Amino acid sequence: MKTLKYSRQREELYDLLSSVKTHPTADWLYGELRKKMPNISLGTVYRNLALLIEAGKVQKITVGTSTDHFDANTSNHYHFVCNCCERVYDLDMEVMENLNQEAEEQSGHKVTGHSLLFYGTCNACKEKENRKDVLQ
Amino acid sequence: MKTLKYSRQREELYDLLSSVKTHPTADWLYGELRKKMPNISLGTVYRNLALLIEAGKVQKITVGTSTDHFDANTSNHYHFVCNCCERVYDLDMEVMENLNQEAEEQSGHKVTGHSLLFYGTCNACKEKENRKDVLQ
DNA sequence: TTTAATAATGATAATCATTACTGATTACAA
DNA sequence: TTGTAATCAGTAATGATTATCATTATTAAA
Repeated sequence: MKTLKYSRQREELYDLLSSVKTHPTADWLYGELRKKMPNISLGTVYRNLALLIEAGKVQKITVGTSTDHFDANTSNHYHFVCNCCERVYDLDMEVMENLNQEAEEQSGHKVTGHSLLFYGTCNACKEKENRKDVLQ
Repeated sequence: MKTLKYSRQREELYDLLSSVKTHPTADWLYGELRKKMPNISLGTVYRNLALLIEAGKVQKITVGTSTDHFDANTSNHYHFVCNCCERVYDLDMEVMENLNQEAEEQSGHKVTGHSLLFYGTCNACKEKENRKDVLQ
């Protein structure tokens, strides 16, 4: 059984991820952390994200793009991903717990959870589009 | 405007993907196609999958594992992925079209669709577990 | 305090899925 | 036929993530 030791890098990483409302990629976190700790390496970011996920303090969000996103909010909630800028947003919709049971009854598989992801164009990108139209 | 020309490789790929109930990876499709066409290359599989997706005849399914899965059933439906073997199954549940509007009203973003993915342990893996217990 | 055990680090190499490139081949409209 | 553009196989490149390794830092016990 491996016990965690304190590390400044992990603490700063978790503080940063907890402080943002967005759902950053490992690379974005790396860039931010380097401002305070110029020697931190990308491997350390990935390694500590994995440890925090294992500890149940962080969740990984996969949205179909090439890079994963991370979230310090581990409570079950739904996301929206913008097809245009690939940013991930939280949605304030109630979680449908009953769906798991419904899926289990229908399929016979043991269902432990679900993830619901909406996609489309975010407000920021919609406005950018409108500005482009005007300039046309 | 680029027009598609006939290709045996693309036809066989689509026939194969249409014929299976599973949701194979590019590499699995490659392995199967090589039985008939030993010289086909993995790049050709990926290139034609992309063309078929663009043509709306195939959809890509991302389930949080390292590799993408593909599905010739492009109608909107939900999936189950096994945490154990990573296989992807179709679910026969009715699609909740109303969710898009609900998410749009709540967030203000333009919502064009959603994907709902259940996870847990599939029947095949549950049985394998049971067999292990017996042998213990 | 020292010390000993071991977790964590930065740097870098390796991996793995996917994409891009290239020169040869093929489909197909004129 | 023939011109041309799509497609191919083979291979190199890419990009995200993971593994390795020698060194450093944390922690609990002496």
